Amino acid sequence: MTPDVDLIEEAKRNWHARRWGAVEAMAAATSISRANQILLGRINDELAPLGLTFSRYEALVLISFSRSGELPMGKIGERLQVHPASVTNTIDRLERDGLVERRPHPTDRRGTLAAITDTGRALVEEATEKLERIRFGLDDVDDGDAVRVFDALRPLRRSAGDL
Amino acid sequence: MTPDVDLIEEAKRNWHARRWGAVEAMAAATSISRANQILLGRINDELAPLGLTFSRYEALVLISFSRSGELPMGKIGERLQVHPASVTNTIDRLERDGLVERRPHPTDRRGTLAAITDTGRALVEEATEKLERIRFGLDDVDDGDAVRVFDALRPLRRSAGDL
DNA sequence: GGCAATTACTTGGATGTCCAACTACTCGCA
DNA sequence: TGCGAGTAGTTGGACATCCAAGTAATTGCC
Repeated sequence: MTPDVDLIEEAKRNWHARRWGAVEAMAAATSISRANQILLGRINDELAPLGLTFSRYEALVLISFSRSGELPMGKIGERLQVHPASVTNTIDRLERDGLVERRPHPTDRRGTLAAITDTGRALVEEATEKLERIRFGLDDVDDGDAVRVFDALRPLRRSAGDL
Repeated sequence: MTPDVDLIEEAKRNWHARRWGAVEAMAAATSISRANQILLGRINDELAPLGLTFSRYEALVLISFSRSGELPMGKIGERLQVHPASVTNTIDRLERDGLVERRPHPTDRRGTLAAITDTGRALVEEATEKLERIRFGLDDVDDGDAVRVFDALRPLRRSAGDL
């Protein structure tokens, strides 16, 4: 199951052999992609018994953070940095499972609010406890290393205008 | 377009307000997810004009690295660390575009080889040049920072058995 | 030698993401 | 005041990923 060698180190070797450039960037990008894959897998495995996925969990948390427990669809997409169509999809599923409810926007008839239900609130709490227990997939990574990851990724996020 | 505040810093504040735990892990995980989103977006934008996606590019590169220019489907999934069904899907599309060709495995009649075509080889070269130019999405990130990212993610990859 | 267990790949279904196009509604300005 | 531009969401299509189940062929072990 676990490969004998580090696949990224191997990729670097092949890269050099071809005399291709930007090796460090390639390795970092591959590393990020792999890290994401690892975390997403662990998180979704943890949430699956609750009938949740990470995307849906994120949306639910976001809505639960709002004062009134409801947010316009557009705001959700903005904060989660996903396409409006993805928000529609996510809210569809949350609504199907009774975790949120669509309501007409009180002043803008184009708008729609997604409001978290009591079931939704309870589930967010439960899901959050589970994710805290596995440290969001960083089980075996201590806080020091987590902070190093966060800091190391700052330049990239800055280049994308995130800060 | 660009948010006024760092969304992850904001998430940390909300997290604290709720007295939820594993904040550093949450921030690191969110950071990785966002980094992946940024890179994937940039890379796919760059590859789109060539009719390629990053997944397909990765598969194509992998096959091009092999001695004979062909690899069993299973090996591809193993190296790219994706599900066999994903390999079938990826190779389907590469084959549709004439970049690879399926061939029966010479000794194992269950097996299938994906062989890169001349068109495929030419396209890999072109795609690689484009990705080198944008440093795999790490345009504004220098090699030092790239190495820091790579190193910072090592503990996580190690915990997943990658090294 | 032959049957059970395993392996290789494909297929169908569920999720998630994006883009492009469409509907409905709001806004701004002549 | 009324039309054109811009905004909010949804829908349909393309991709990618996984799981579960099914087919076919190989292996292992009695």
